[in-house]
Amino acid sequence: MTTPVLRFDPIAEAARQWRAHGWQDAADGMAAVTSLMRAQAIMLARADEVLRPLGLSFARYELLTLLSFTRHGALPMARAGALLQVHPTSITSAVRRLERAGLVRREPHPDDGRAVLVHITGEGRELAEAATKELNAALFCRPGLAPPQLETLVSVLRDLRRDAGDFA
Amino acid sequence: MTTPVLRFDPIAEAARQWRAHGWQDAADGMAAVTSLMRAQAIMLARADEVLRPLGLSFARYELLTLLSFTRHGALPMARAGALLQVHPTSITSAVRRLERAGLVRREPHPDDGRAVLVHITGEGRELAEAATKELNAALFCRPGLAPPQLETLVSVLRDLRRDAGDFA
DNA sequence: AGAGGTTACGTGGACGTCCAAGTAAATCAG
DNA sequence: CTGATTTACTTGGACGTCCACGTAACCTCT
Repeated sequence: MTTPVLRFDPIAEAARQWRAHGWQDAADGMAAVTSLMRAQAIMLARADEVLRPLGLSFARYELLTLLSFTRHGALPMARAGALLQVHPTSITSAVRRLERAGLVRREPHPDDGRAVLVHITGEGRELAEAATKELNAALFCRPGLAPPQLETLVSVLRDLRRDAGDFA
Repeated sequence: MTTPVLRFDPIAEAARQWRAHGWQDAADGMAAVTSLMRAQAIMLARADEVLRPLGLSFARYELLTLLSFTRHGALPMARAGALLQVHPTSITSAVRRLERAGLVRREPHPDDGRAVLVHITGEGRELAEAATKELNAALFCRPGLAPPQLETLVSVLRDLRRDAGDFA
């Protein structure tokens, strides 16, 4: 099941093909986009591997942790979607699973009949804390890059996200 | 449907929370992993937007283009999975949809009764070429980063992929 | 106060990804 | 040569993501 190790960088090979076809001005962009896809898959797999024994996925972990950081441990679903930058239906899906596991509760919004407040439970708080501890130790403290490269990566991706309109 | 623009960087805010909780040594790694997730989502959405009118997704585009670069326009499914660094069942899924669209054909491997050769059709070649032209113009030639930053990104992610064991 | 537009959610569906399990063919060991 | 192991693929299922559509509540403007 595990993909065997290649003897060459497949993305560098793709960039070579791009240049050989006369697409020099697109080769670096193609390599950047493809590299982002693969790097994300690597990190997501590592995070999910850490979280699986806890019964969490990275997506649900993010939502749970976001809730734990709020003043009252609750957010309207639309607000959670905006902060996590995902489609509202992804929040619906995550909340349904978190609720089934007893980690969050849905409550009507006191001031807005349309909105639903997602409220983290005590059990949810405990699990979020444990999950963060494990993720910090296994992934975030050793992401496979030296500190200067790490800062460069975060900085470049911040520019990219800003340019894409994620934030002002 | 479109997520509203935030007035602040949600990932920088998350990093601030990390530091406030005493997880300084994990804050940058958290920011890097989360940034990768979001940057990939941005690029995937852009690519899929370009490809949707052509009836393709980025995953199927990648497979189709890979086939078009091979000597005989064909690859065993396992080889395609190794080169694209995805699970074999993802290839099965992509091939099924590409085959239904008449863009590839399955053929028995002449030397190995277990293997299936995926062969790109003439129609598949034409669509791959058209799709590359559009992706180059709309995305790969203007990925939203200046050239030096682009090269830096590709370089850092190459280190990350190598460290993760993607290639020797 | 009422009509029209906007916002917040839910449902159903498509897609890509992975895992688990099963089948068939190739390869290896004795 | 035979049995065990490995490899290649398929199927079924879970999950996260998005889109299209529908419903209900809020808001604005007249």
